[in-house]
Amino acid sequence: MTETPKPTPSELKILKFLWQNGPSTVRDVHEGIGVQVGHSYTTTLKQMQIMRDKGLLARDDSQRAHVFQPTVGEEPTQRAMLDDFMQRVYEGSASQLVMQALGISRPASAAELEEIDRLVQRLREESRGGTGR
Amino acid sequence: MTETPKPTPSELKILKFLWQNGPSTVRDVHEGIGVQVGHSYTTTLKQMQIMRDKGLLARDDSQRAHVFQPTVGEEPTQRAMLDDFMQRVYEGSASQLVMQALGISRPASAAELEEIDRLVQRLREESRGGTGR
DNA sequence: CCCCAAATACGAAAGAGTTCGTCAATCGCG
DNA sequence: CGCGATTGACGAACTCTTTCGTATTTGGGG
Repeated sequence: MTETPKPTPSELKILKFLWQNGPSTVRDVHEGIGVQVGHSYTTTLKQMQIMRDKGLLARDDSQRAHVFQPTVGEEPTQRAMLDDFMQRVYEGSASQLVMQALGISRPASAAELEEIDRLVQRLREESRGGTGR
Repeated sequence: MTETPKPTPSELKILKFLWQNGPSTVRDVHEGIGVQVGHSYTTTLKQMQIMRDKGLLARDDSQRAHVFQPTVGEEPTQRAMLDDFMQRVYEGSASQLVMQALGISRPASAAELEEIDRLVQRLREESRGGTGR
């Protein structure tokens, strides 16, 4: 009964839009992300119908233009995808993934590094004394 | 001209075997990873032929049983996959990915956390003074 | 030398994901 | 009321991935 949705790349784009903009019509989503990549309206529509079939989206059809929203939260979805990715690529080793992620590009600002630092310190505290949950 | 191979899941399994075991025959790979998932020999063979067509593997056919090896290193491949994943799921934010990875499961041992800590400290030093490479 | 087992080549089929065209329903404006 | 534009339903085509069956080649033991 594990609810672990693993959206495809284009499904993820739509989910991201809905997470950010709240319940939206197909038109909204299409204008938001479909137009600039040159998709036709029906492409976006079909995609969202499929996602509804899969249970990724819920639909309110009380209006002529149906309103869609995700049935899954952003964070659980990211976690599930990350978990799968970590398993496939890093044999499940979070630390190896983290090390490589921190070496990549230059996105981590001072504030972000500080935040990461706090988290690491907290985890080290826990690992020192605690049972590890 | 960016060489960024993005292997599929089953391609990655084969690459992992070859990275770990060095140049191998189809038989080797099949015994190593194909058998226990119930694949037939030709499945492994075909997969490796395709990977060679894609340029992921090189082949030495001086022996009757051809010997394959990866044309790509493990780390660059992981980096490329991680970069893509980070882009798709976290809008390119390494710190967000790291935060979530550290929150996942309980894989980070004290030693690993310490190693991460050292890296974070080093990055903070650099970010304090440097241009960020 | 001949045959069998091992190996490779090749085509095909099934499944998933993505994109689009056509058709039907419906709402609102003139 | 009727027509045009908007919307939704649906099927189909195309690509990519994965899996396998069959055919062909080849090397070594009897």
